Amino acid sequence: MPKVGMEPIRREALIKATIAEIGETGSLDVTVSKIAKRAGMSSALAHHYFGSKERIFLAAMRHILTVYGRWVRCELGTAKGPRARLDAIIRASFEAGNFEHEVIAAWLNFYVHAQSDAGAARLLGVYHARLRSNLVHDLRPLVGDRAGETAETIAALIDGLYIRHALVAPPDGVAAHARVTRVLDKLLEDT
Amino acid sequence: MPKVGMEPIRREALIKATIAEIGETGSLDVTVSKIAKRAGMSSALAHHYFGSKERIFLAAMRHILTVYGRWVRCELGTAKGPRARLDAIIRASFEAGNFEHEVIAAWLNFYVHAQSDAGAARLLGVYHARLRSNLVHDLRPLVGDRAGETAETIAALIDGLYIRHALVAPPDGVAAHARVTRVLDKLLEDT
Amino acid sequence: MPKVGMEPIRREALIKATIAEIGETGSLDVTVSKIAKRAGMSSALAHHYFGSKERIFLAAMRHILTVYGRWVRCELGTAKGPRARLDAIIRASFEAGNFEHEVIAAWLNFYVHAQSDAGAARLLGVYHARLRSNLVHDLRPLVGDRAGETAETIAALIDGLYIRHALVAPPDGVAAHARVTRVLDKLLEDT
Amino acid sequence: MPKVGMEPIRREALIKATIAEIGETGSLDVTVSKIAKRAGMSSALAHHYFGSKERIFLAAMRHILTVYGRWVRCELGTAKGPRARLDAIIRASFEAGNFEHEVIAAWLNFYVHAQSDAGAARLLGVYHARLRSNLVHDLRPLVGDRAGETAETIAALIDGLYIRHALVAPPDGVAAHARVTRVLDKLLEDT
DNA sequence: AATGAATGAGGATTCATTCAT
DNA sequence: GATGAATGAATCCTCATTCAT
Repeated sequence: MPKVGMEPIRREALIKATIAEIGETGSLDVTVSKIAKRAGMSSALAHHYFGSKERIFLAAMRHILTVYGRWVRCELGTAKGPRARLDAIIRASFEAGNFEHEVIAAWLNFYVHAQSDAGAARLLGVYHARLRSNLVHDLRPLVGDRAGETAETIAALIDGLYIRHALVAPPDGVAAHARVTRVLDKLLEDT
Repeated sequence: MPKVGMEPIRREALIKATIAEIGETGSLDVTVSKIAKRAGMSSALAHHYFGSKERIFLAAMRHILTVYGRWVRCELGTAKGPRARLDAIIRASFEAGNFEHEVIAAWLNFYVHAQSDAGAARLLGVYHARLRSNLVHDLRPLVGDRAGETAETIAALIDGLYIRHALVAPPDGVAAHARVTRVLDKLLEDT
Repeated sequence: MPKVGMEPIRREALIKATIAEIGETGSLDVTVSKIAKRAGMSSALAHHYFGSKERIFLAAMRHILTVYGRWVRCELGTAKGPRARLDAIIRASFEAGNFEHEVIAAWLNFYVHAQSDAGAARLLGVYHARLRSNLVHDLRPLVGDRAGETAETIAALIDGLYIRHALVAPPDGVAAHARVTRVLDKLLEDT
Repeated sequence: MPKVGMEPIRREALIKATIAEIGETGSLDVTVSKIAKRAGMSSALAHHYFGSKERIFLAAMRHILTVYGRWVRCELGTAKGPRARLDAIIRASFEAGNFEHEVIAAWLNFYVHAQSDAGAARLLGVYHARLRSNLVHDLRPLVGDRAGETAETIAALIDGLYIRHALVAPPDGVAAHARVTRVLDKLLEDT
């Protein structure tokens, strides 16, 4: 029973299914058929809406970034003052949802994809730039000129801890957050 | 004219070809045929020596870790005292060879692979444990009990910087090294 | 707002779009969707009007024959006497419109189609019979009993020249016409 | 039981199967799978040897031209003098094998293919040029300067009659040959 | 009248893997 | 030791066609 206005519903279902499927297999070796089946439709329809497997992946990545961005804004909403805001940004990065198996898988594959796919590379660049600019914005009042440099250090530390917790250590957002905070405090001391 | 004692030569050629091929395509979507052709032999022979594609990949990863380990030992060889040794470990991580396109690709794909392949996961665990234990060994004399905690921070920072330099920022081993050193110095101050 | 009396308009649009599309791709590998899009409607509507892809093709071929027939009648309209009428028939075959890229493509595909599609075969038979009977009608007064035989020769020459000019030589209706005329004159000499 | 030196055998089998398959369906809508099955192998092997469907088709066309060329040379072998040689060339064009259903189908599809495929167009050009040059060679002694023009007429007549006999009239190589001869004689009379 | 939604049935192509030689 | 031969099982993608609205 075909309905009207299905497009957004189908697209969303496909994006969710893509992330779930990547999470389950742990790789990008995911077939459009499986994604479509999980989303409750034929693979032909998936192609109809997205045009290609590539585009389905890109949409899924964009979705993950959107969710992440939403979390950052959410955490920032209640934070008062630069130090609290920095804390909020860090907290958003280690929010429990980020350690869902499927989200981890999507991020890692995102990294790999960025090597060969221009669209993915661009998206990843957007994420990096955004994190950096968020950090710089609140570091400036605290460390002045050293804001850029400090932001890069913190950003790298966040990424590194994320990967370690995601892949090897047990995921522990609180511990990760504490560790970044500690370094941040040290770096702020100087001034 | 089949030769005797070709096995190690063939295996090495295949491993090198695998890494080169992964580097070129930027993903694990690499065919055994292409690897074999690059290594100057038939794909059947590649299977003969390694048994399966999985195993070829694993061997390639092991090779990368071996090379990395060799570098660490090399840098450590001339270092005197804990602080100098820590420096050596850090320097080894950002050694120019690690930023070769193909090595980056291999590492990232290594991460992805670790999610679904037990062998790869184990190998990655070995790398992490070794880096940690190396760091701890030389941090203990400097920070005592806080050695473990500090090692994890430094290790994460190394990984995070590596990924950022590998993927987004221009690869700059010297800058990365300086950044880690700076944080390390801060963390050592306390004592 | 669906309109009434759209049927003939839609059908004509589809037929024109079909010919254009065949001309553009140079083959019968033309999708109903593309045809429909070119004709400004959905593929579902195309099916509604024609029932199947086959039938759309047949209609397009019929259209081409109709146009050709119209040209023949048009040229014949002003011709006086058998010799002039023969000339008119020949001229109609090499009329510029016949060398439009899309018409050439349609004709050739028509030939191919006739091998496997009964409807197309019948249509092609009609064309051949009509051309022959037109020629015979005006040859009879000139060559009597040899009219049939002569007609076949002229008809074949027309087809052969058409294909050659359409495919390999540059399309040159005037030259083709002259060549046929020349042969015709020779064949008429005898009497 | 795989053997060595299968390549030429497989290629030939595939070419024959392609022609047969085109003949059976009467169109180029022939699947590689069907061709391969008819040739007694998997479709994967067909791709292994030819690389693509396109290339299989081209090889089949080339084969048809080769066979045709062989016939021409064969007929020319016993012909003495220009007139007899012209006769031989004409006879080769209407040789019974050319009216095999599958050969007809291949030729017609060849024509269609030439519109969109550069390789096919080139091959067709070769055929046309060869026929023309063969004719010119033997017409020169008979009609001098008019050799080119006469050759084109005869060539077109051959093609036209071939198509008509192949598609509509019953295939009758003898009648076709007689008809061309007749026109040829007429055209030679002048001199 | 008109269409977006939906799909089943392929179709070309790729590839890891096996096997006889 | 080494390889060409061979394939089954996918995989992405396309398309004619149907249907509810």
